[in-house]
Amino acid sequence: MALARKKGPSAKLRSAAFKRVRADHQVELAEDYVELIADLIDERAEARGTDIAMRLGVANATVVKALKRLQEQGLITQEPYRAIFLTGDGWKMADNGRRKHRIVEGFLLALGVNSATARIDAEGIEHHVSAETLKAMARFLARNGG
Amino acid sequence: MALARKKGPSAKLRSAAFKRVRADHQVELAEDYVELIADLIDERAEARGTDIAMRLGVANATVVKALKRLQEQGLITQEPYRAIFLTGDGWKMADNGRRKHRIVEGFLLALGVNSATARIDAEGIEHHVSAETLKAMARFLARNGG
DNA sequence: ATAGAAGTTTAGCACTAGCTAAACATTAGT
DNA sequence: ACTAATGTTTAGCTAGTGCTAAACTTCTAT
Repeated sequence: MALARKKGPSAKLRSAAFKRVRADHQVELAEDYVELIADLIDERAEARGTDIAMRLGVANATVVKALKRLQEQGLITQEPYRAIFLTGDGWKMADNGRRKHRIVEGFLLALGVNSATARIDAEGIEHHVSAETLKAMARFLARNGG
Repeated sequence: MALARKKGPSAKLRSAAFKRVRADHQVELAEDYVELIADLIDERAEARGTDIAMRLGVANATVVKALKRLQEQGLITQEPYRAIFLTGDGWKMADNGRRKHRIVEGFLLALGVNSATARIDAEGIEHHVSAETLKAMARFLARNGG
């Protein structure tokens, strides 16, 4: 190449955004699982593998593997052939996730998006909104009838 | 279990949302790459591996592997040791991605989020907004000074 | 009390996305 | 024209997330 090509002053800033997205993806699955487990416990006092598999739309074996990792991360407790429960950390993550989900979905509804779409999009978006954006959404929601 | 536990009427709808998110993730990487390649071509007439690696914040070898897949998908063309270019489909995807990115980022700014956060969050969110949500964001943007 | 249904786990496969280190090709500068 | 720097590719590793099929437990109903 002829001339020293400049990298652009913001090369690092740009890559930071992508890194953040990759990091988010790692937490995403854990958040989805604990939120779902929390919902199931609230609905029926316990969460079982097949229910999780069904709601997530994945195979049973996939759930087992994921739960093993969640246990290693200290988010859930489980014993063989028994229901799954959340640890303190698990509840913290679940509640935080559900709060985010509620705000994002409500926000999309307030924006005028129809409810089926709002639910689907919220599921994808919730893991990528920073605290600041969430606050902005909540503010908007408070003003525009949430 | 004692009584037939009901699955809940919306089990399928719920799992559909998660399936959608997983599907989005598969396209996400492709979109990020072609968008970035398009930006590089616009800026400096050609896109090279190291530039992509730097901006994405990943290793060179990772880029090589990803580009191979993109080529198989018919999104880019490349020859060994040469720069990378987009196919017609590649441009289509890149332009669509950049358009989404612009709307989402602009929307977050209009919402009152600061610019650094808006950029980072937009990067994560852009792949998860449906056409309908995007339209709603564009509408909001048009009204609230975009 | 026991057979069959339902649920759970294990084993083994495939693919994606990341990494480092080493080999190879191209380009620039003397 | 050659050497050194730069850029690119290959090889081989790790870990995550998905699958199916088979084995094993637990629960329910006769």
